[in-house]
Amino acid sequence: MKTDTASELLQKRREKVLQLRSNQIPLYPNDFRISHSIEELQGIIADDAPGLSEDHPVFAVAGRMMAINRFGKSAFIRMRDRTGQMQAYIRKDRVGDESYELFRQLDIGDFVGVTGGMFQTRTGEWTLLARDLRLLCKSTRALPEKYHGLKDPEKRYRRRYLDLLMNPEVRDIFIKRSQIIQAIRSFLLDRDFLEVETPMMQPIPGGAEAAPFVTHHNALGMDLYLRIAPELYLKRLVVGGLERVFEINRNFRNEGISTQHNPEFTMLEFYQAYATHDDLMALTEEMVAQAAVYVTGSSVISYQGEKIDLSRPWRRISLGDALTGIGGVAPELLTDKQGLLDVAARNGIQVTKTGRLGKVITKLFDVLVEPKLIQPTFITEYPVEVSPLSRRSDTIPDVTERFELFIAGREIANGFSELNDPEDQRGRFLEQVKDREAGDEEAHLMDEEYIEALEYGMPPTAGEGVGIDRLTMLLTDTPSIREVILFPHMKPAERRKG
RNA sequence: GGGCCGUUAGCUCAACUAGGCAGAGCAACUGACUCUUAAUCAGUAGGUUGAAGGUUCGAUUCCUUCACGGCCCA
Repeated sequence: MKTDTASELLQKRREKVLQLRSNQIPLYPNDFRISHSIEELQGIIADDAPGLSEDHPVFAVAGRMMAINRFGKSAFIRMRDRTGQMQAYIRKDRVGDESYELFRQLDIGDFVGVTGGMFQTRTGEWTLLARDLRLLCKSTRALPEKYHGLKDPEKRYRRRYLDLLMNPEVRDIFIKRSQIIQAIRSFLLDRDFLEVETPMMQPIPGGAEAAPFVTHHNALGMDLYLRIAPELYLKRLVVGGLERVFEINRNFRNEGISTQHNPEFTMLEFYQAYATHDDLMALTEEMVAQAAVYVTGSSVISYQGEKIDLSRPWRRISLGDALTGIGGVAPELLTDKQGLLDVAARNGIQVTKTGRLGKVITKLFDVLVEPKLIQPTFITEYPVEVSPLSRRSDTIPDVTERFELFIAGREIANGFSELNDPEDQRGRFLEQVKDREAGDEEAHLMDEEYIEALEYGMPPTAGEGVGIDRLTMLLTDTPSIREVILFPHMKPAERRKG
């Protein structure tokens, strides 16, 4: 519990603020203009060191003070901006008594603007020699410790700004996350895909099997659902002639939180007319490998101690073969629901009440096979009853032209040739509605307007969703989804005094 | 939902199988110091040990409940 005495540190800083204010020192000015970022200045040093002196040219640099080494009448400060770090040397005889007196009252964490020339210290480090120093923003709380930083995961997530400030590797992860998205975006734009945005609030949540979050529109007097997937809207766009579309945006699923699940997460979904699921597998191989090379420099990556080779081609196995070959299920059981239920029971796997054969198969797969798929693997031939939006296989009518991609024991992507036969789609929805009535709360809802769109005609199309958070985990070698989401979901902290 | 672990100064951690005045480093404050870079030296201050209850002469320590978090499982 923070008491008045415990916040002595805070109190000291508040006193400083009062002191500075009473001396007419602006605490939050915005009129300082920088001449260079730290990185730019370091570039100048690298290119033209002989042209630099204590007096010429004069640079103006701004940043947060991350360290101060004081020596009575002089001090070294370490400044940081978004581009890097450098040190400046503040001498009383250079900046004058008044500025030095101000500087004496500053703290680690304050933002300063330093103007001056460059010199080299005894050890050869190029240092900004302050001719003038200004306070740009007063920090009234102490930063975490300089050496050990901020480690407590709860504090890191709740105060991510401190995490980013103190832990450079965290900053790197989020820079890489941005680069991964950028790589994917340019990959798709290069292939003539159009980036679009579709509703996050939907009257009928569709496109995935998941429980939605409910919200309410006051003026319309109706409930709406945060989307669990954009799929049905993106396919309406394909009907509308936008033959190649993609969206990178948030989905919301009302389920548990774990190292693999956050209630809101980011998905890439894309649709390509006149393509099949085979085409998308090839595209995915290329897209993921390219993103990997872009952020890690190689298509062979290391994930939690495992070496993973993302170079093409990737292994492709049917769901049935995976279950028998990798999962160790006897082949004759694949069509024997009771036999599979027995296997499930033996492995302590709970199967949903409705328990259609396909559900049992995929559930067994999740437990017996998925964790073993370390190298990139496409699993194909998913049963129709667990793939209500996928096109049936022409050769095997019980399965669909669908694949899921697994890397490092996790599902990364899910794609299929789209079901564009409105009659078949209606039938599939009706089956889902039956499942829902039988107690499966994640089963799809009937969406008449979507079927109507299909009735106008959707060209043969293939579509895919890629989990951006999981892909980022893979490419940044992080074990928890919380490490790749800036503000992962947390229960509200007990608010303490102070 | 279940199991295990954690929560002590602003931050990082001690205080042990034994229940006995709650400590250190960094940060802060005072002083010295014009080439430091985890600066150094001397000194000072900082705590309702996550919350509530219980056992006990005495609880950071043992017990119960709760909150939050982490890992694993469902």
